[in-house]
Amino acid sequence: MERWRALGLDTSPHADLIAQRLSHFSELSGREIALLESLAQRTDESTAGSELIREGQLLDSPRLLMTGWACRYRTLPDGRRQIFKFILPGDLFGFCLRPKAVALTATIALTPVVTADASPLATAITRDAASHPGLTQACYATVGLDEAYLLNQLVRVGRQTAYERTAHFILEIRERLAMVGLAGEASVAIPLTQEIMADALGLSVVHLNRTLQQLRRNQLIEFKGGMVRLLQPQRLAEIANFRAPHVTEIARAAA
Amino acid sequence: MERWRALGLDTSPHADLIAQRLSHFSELSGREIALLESLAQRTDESTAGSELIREGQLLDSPRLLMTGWACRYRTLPDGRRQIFKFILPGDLFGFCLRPKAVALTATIALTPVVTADASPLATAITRDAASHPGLTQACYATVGLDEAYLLNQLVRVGRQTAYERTAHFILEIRERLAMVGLAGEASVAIPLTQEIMADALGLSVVHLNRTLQQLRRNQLIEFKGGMVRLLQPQRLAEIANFRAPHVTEIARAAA
DNA sequence: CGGCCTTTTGAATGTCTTCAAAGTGCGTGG
DNA sequence: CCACGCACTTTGAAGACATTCAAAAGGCCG
Repeated sequence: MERWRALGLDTSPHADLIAQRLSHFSELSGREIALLESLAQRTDESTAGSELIREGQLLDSPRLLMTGWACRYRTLPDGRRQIFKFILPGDLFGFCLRPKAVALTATIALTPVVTADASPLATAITRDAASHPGLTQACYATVGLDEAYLLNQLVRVGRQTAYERTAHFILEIRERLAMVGLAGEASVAIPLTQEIMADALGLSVVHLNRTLQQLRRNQLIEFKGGMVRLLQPQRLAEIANFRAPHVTEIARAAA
Repeated sequence: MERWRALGLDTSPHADLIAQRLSHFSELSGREIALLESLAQRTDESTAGSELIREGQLLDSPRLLMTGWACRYRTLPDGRRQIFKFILPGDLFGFCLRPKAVALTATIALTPVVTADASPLATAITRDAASHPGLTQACYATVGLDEAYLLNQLVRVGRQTAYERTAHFILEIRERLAMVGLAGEASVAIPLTQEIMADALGLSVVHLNRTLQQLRRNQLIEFKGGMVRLLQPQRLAEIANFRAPHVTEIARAAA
């Protein structure tokens, strides 16, 4: 299982990922940042494949993913699987603004993960929003952005070709990881098997494999051992009709 | 444009649709029901095709659809369109629990529609939730259910065949309309062109047409002039892997 | 070295799309 | 009242796209 380290995954927890991410949405006070960093004190480790949230479970213990990747998915009785969303380091999950909500999907770890209890954050913004204006705003923005990514996913799967989909997916992951400093302008580490990616993109493994090869042949990406290098990010974005979700707009509107 | 009446659409606004719908999620007091019914006093009419919400617009005026159908969608630069969600009579739209949220998609009327201002409802549950416990709970449940439908949509489009998708779609619409008394056990009025349905299901019009014919040939549905009759609902549900979203579970958990 | 998981390849098949055109139903204008 | 126009549905045929099955190749660990 040492695969994961080789894939460019830094397995040491960084307490500041979420602060870094939320800072994109709103100005955070020192006390707010301290609160976020204090979450790192109560962490848990889970192995790859372990179930983090069961479908139907009461969402009463929000968590923060510190390290590794997880996903939300559903399977059909015959085994076909659709992955809805990848959960990346610095992401909240099982985090719902509505009280007493129920998990609509299962969540599993795709790599070994370290998660932290995020209830202090949830408490801060639900019980005492007034004294945590930045956190409150940023959490709202995060939830909105999650929705936006889900809609992107639907457009990809519903209306784009395998070639476009794959390009779009890579760009989106790069963008999301870049927000927490885990991806550069033109490279990302994606620690997923092609089977998992295929389940997210609504493709068969074989076809995804051929699509990736096509992207390589066309000098758009390099893909070796989980590291993706974007050779022509601009061109890739055109092919995929990739438009960065208007984070700034969301943030500005919330301001 | 008299198409719409012929399609089984009752164009007379029913003030009680939303009360009927929300009652499925939570017990509503007389005062709460009165509030819902009072929304019908401030209505607007829009023609088919008119834009109800612009993408990027600030979501500061939630509305209730009283009559007709609308949808949320996005188009790619080359014209391909993905419909995310159909908005049915008794549905809220532009309704977001987060303050100062921005519309992530456009919303247009697919038929002539009558909409009502739902801000009194929004105000009631945000400013004075304590004295409207039933409404508050029911609105939360509604938002959760919307999420569930979006996930269903993703599974359909990502992992089901055209045949399964179409069956699943019909069942879901029937179920949703049945909640407001606009569909029977085995029949629904669906006032959509095949092009619109195709855009929701991620199919070409031609293929959707053939898929519908296949469902007819197999004695699963009748489909004439917008009226769908389910000849073997049980069989259809098996084919589609249709499972009613656990509304009761959501409601019970929220209780 | 051997086993297991993942990636890659080939070939056949099936699903779905595209293009083009014909058919149908309905409202409008002659 | 009929004819026409328009939007929607249906049909056919060809081809592109994607899946399936089977097997080989590669990489990593024990």
